[in-house]
Amino acid sequence: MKLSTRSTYGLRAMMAVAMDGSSGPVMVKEIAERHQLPANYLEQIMTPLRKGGLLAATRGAHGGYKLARAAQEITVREILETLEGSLELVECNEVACCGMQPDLCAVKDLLCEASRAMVEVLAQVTLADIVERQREKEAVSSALMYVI
Amino acid sequence: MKLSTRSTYGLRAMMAVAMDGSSGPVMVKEIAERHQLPANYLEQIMTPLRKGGLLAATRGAHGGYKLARAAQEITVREILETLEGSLELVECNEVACCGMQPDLCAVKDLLCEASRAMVEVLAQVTLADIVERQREKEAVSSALMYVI
DNA sequence: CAATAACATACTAAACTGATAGGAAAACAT
DNA sequence: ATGTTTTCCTATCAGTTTAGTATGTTATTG
Repeated sequence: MKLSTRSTYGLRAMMAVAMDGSSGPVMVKEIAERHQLPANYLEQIMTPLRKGGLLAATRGAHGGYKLARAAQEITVREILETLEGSLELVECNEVACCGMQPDLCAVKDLLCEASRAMVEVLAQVTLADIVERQREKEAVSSALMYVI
Repeated sequence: MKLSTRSTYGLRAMMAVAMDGSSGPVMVKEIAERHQLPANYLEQIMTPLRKGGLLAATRGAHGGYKLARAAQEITVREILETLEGSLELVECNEVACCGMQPDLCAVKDLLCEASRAMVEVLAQVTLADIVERQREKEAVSSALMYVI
């Protein structure tokens, strides 16, 4: 059930674009270097994010990626679903289940309920929220460093 | 993020043992036939359930599986974690994260929160609950069949 | 026109998934 | 005792996914 590196790298990349994007587009190379990720692989991950309408790219010299929408308008759920597909444990929308007789459906209902609880948490947090939380963490961390 | 067939088969098997186990141990062959599952494959799935302390087996003629504990004492969480490993999206217990600097940790915290919301739902439902819900569903279903 | 950076595609090793197959060991019946 | 039954154990396999490398193409800037 662990999230793939694809998803975690993609999430990191979205955060990086959101945090560093104020001074023009952010290059894949930058993100890769700063976060110690394989640049070519990261490029492949950017593609679905772009095609999914989360990132906008400009090519050529001084090009790079920026957010396609405001960070407040992008939820973590959206990012993960773009990279991972549905986050649900079973096909919750399917009417039929286990052929004709609804054998497993009590289980299926539960699994749907469980995954929806998870998705709900992810849907309520935007990229802007995450960036803010991260900045707070970093502020606290460097304050502690100073004390020590 | 879909659950593997391994887990759903295993869950079905646990339900089958719980429902049919009153009249002695339940054979893999029975479960496989009734639920249209590959018997050999299902056998492999029984092993971790037995070793995980959820099922008890008796070999030989008229052997089979029974629950190692009362159905009220077995949660769906336990069953799934036995089959699937941890259900969390990331290693929530790890202190370190992304090397020295806590880069992704705001994200990690969120992912932990989300997976815990899911696990919490699964932890609050026992095999006995599922069996009861299933019986209700089947009762309603056959009542409807009768009307039609 | 040259440099730059996204874009696209092909390839690969390793792991995982969902099985199938066959035999060994234990319990039971005759 | 012997044969049947059923769990138990191991090997094998085809297909898919994951994570990554490598390389070349296209668009933009200077």
